[in-house]
Formats: sequence, structure tokens, C-alpha cells
Amino acid sequence: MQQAVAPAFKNCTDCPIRHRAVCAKCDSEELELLEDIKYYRSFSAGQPVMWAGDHMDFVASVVSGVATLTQTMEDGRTQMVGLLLPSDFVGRPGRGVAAYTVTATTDLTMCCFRRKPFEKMIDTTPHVAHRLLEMTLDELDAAREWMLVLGRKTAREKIASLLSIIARRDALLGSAPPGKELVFDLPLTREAMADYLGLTLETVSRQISALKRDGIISLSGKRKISIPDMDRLLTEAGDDSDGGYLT
Amino acid sequence: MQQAVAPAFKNCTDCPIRHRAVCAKCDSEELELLEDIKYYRSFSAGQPVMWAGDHMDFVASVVSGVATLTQTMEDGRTQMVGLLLPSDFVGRPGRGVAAYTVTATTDLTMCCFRRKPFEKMIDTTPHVAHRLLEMTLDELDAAREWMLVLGRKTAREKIASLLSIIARRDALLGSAPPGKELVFDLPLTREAMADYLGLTLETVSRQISALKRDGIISLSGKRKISIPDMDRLLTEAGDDSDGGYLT
DNA sequence: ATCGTTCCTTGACACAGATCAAAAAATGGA
DNA sequence: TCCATTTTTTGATCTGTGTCAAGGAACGAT
Repeated sequence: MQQAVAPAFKNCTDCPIRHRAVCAKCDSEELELLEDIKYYRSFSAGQPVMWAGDHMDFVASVVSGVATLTQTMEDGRTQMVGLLLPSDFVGRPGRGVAAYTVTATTDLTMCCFRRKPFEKMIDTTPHVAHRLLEMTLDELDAAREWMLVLGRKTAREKIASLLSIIARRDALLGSAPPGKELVFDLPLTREAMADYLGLTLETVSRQISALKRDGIISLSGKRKISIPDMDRLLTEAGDDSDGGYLT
Repeated sequence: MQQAVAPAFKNCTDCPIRHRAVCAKCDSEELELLEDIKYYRSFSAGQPVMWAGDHMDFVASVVSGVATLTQTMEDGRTQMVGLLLPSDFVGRPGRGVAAYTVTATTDLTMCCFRRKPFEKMIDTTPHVAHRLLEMTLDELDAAREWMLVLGRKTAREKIASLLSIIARRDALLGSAPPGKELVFDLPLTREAMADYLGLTLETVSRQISALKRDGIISLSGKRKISIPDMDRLLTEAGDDSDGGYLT
């Protein structure tokens, strides 16, 4: 579970996954400090990384793969509150208890930093603290954008928003040419999508089928999505352009 | 709009509203700096403070009153993404454009800090930066808690969650004795509540009537709420303990 | 290959909350 | 005080999504 996979980069431009918290403006001095406190952990698809309430003595950055952050009520209702894609950060400095359940939804590698030394580094290197604030503010914006999705969008629009988010992040990392057809793997099961969108898995499945029937997306297998025209997905997702369910 | 109401406090323990960003661990040196860059602004109930996209050359802390942070889609659907109560902070250092529309829902006074000097202060006084990170992380937690409310709770539970949040904050500030009946003013219209909860105002009104009919809350006028037993509100809000709508 | 398991799709129906409509109550100005 | 406006309540009806159920497809283990 805890394998050393020391990568060979010395500054952030060489860092393929741009550990945003620590590499954004990194210099050799910090990296030397970080070398001492970091280690890598890998998880396989479906495996829990940690449970809400667990003791947590590290913070981490996603190197590869996808994980989810979820919250669950006593009666089992579950809401995903964050999606962790490569370069995303997880863990709260200054808090030794996990607030959310983290689950790997694909094979996952995280770069972990021991919490106490990481906190010390934040306190002593202002630009890292600054970068962490930036990242947290970005996450807050994302959470608020998601509140609009959850509170006011229809099921069809919710699916469109999720596909758009995944496609955008995928394009950033994989350097797909912009303006062209987007093709990517869905890193989530229908159930995980439902938990993100505040829907049931049946509704997710039906809406994906409807988008496919309307020619707005196409699927190869269950997980490979292709979107010929992202703008059309976003603008027409709300319309029932040809009557919807019954051809 | 921009009146000087210089209050007479010199450090955070004397500060009745605990400007959290800047007073949490304040010392005289900072306050002297802050005196130069701060000013007060007052708004009356219903008045817009700023629109999403506006140029914004300050950050601010709420002194008294309540404001909302909202996001609106082109077709007019609106979602509140934050509630600003006294001591809450608004504005993003490093960004000169407002991301959300801010509206005063009661008479409101904010303590504003000019953005550029405030940013400089962050960069030069680590504990202020640290405090700002803490606050942002708290807001992120609040946003994520709200995602659970929006995505997975019923209308009745949503109302209960909102009342609980307002009551808790109110109790903190007004120092109500815990465990006793909570009485407070609703600082929001039914429509604003609906925008927070992802409901329509009719549903909000009906659910409040239902809670009243079930004896879980009581109203004096339309806005003064009293909750004899907060636990009961939170645990029974989901139940239709006696059949619900029809007596 | 075959079995068991998990994931996904589809159908029928129910229901929570939305929508449309009207009236009552509160609020603020003249 | 009275009128105009805004806010709130309530009723009737509609609809999008949930629930329950069944079957199919993909995947991993033996």
C-alpha cells in the first residue's frame, strides 16, 4: 500500500502532475524539505482511502487516478462533495481528523506529506501558504458552483455539468486539442455520478441514454464518452429538442 | 453609502464583532496598519451591495446585519451560495472582480479594507494569512455541508437545516443560554430562503406552516421564530409524525 | 468456458415539490 | 389613515424524479 515511487523531478515545470500545493513556485530548498516528509501511496479502484472521522496524519496530492469525497447521513443517504482529480489536494492542515470519506474510483496514487512537518513548512514558507489559500479559494468556488447545479438544475443539466467538468479537467491534463471532439473515460460508476448530482442511479442512466438518443453524446462501452460539440451539450441539455423520451 | 462610523476598539477582545480575518490574533501594530485602509459602509435592507462581475477594490467583514451571496443563471434561476452573518468575511484577495452578487437582506454595516493594502498585509503578516486560510477552510466545510442539504434532504429537512444554522449563529452572537427555547428573527424572505434551499417560495411557506401546525416551531408575526426544542426540529423534521398536511 | 457478482438499463407507477392562480396579510408612503 | 406594493399563505393540478422490479451486460475468479 505504501510504496516508494520517488519521481525524478526537481522543480515544478518538470513535475508532470504539478503538485499544486507545493510545486507551484517551488525551488530546490523546499523540495529538499519535502523529500523528507513525503511518501507515495497507491490504491486500487473501489478501495476506500479513509473514512470520515478517521485519524489522519497526512495531507496529500493526487498524482494519478480519481477519488471522491463523500458525506453520508445516518440513514445512508450519500452526497459527494468533491471530486479529486490529478493535482488536487486533500486534507486539512491543522486538523487530524478526516471530515469526509475518501474513496478511490479508479486506480489511484497519492503523494502524501506528513501533517506536522507540512504544517511547519506552511508557517515558514509564505508562498506555500499563499498557494494553499489560492487552492482553497478555488475549491470554494467549485463547491459554490456545484451548489447551483444541485439546487437549480434539472437532471439532464446536471449530467451535462458533470461531463463538462470531467472533460475540461481531462483536456487540461491530456492536452487534447481544443474545439475538437472530446473523448474520455468516465471515471465514475452511475451510482457515484448519482451521488455527485443528488439523483438516483436510475435517473442518471436514463438521462445518459436520452443524451445518447438525441445525438448529443455517444458511448463506446459504458464508460467511454465522446462529445462532438461541448457547447451543444451545455446549451441543449436543458431542451427536449425532439420530444425527449418517446422518439 | 460610505459613512465613517469608527468604532472604539483596539484589540480583538474588545471587538464586539470579532473581525475574524484581521482581529483573531490582532495586535496594535496591525490595527494601526488596518486603521489606514479600512472604512465602513452601510446598506439598507434589500439593497444590492455588489453584482457578480463588478469591479471590487475591497474585501470586507460584516459588522451587523445579514447579506446573501447568490449566483444566477441566464434564465433567471437563482441559487444562494452563502449567507453572510456578522463576523463573516467577503471578497477574494487577489481578485478584483466579484464572483457573486451580494445583497443586504437586513440593514447592513460592513467594515471594508482596501484590497491592495490588505493583500500586502496578508503577505507580510503570516498569522493573518493563516487566519484567512482557516476561515476559507471553514467556509469550504460549510459549502460542502450545504451540498448535502441541497442534494439529499427533503424540503422539510432543508427548512430545519436552515433554521438550525441561523439559530446557532444567532445564539453565538447573542449569547442565548443553551438548552432553552430559541427565539430569533428570520433575516430572510421566503423567497430568499427558497433560493438558499433550492426550493420554490410556495414550498418554503407550506413547510413552515406544516412545522408550525406540528408544534415543532411557532411564529410571532411572519419573521419571529421560536423553537422550543432544537433536537426535535432536527430529528423529527423528516418524519410526518402525525400525517402531515391534513391535520 | 462457466459461474457469481457487480454494474447498467428499462419499465411501471408513486409522490414530493413545481407551477399556476388567487386572496390575505404586512409594509411603507403620501 | 388609506392606498399601493410587497410578502405570505393556501388551493388545485401537473410533472420530474424517485421507487420498486426485472432483466441484461460486463467482469473476475475458478
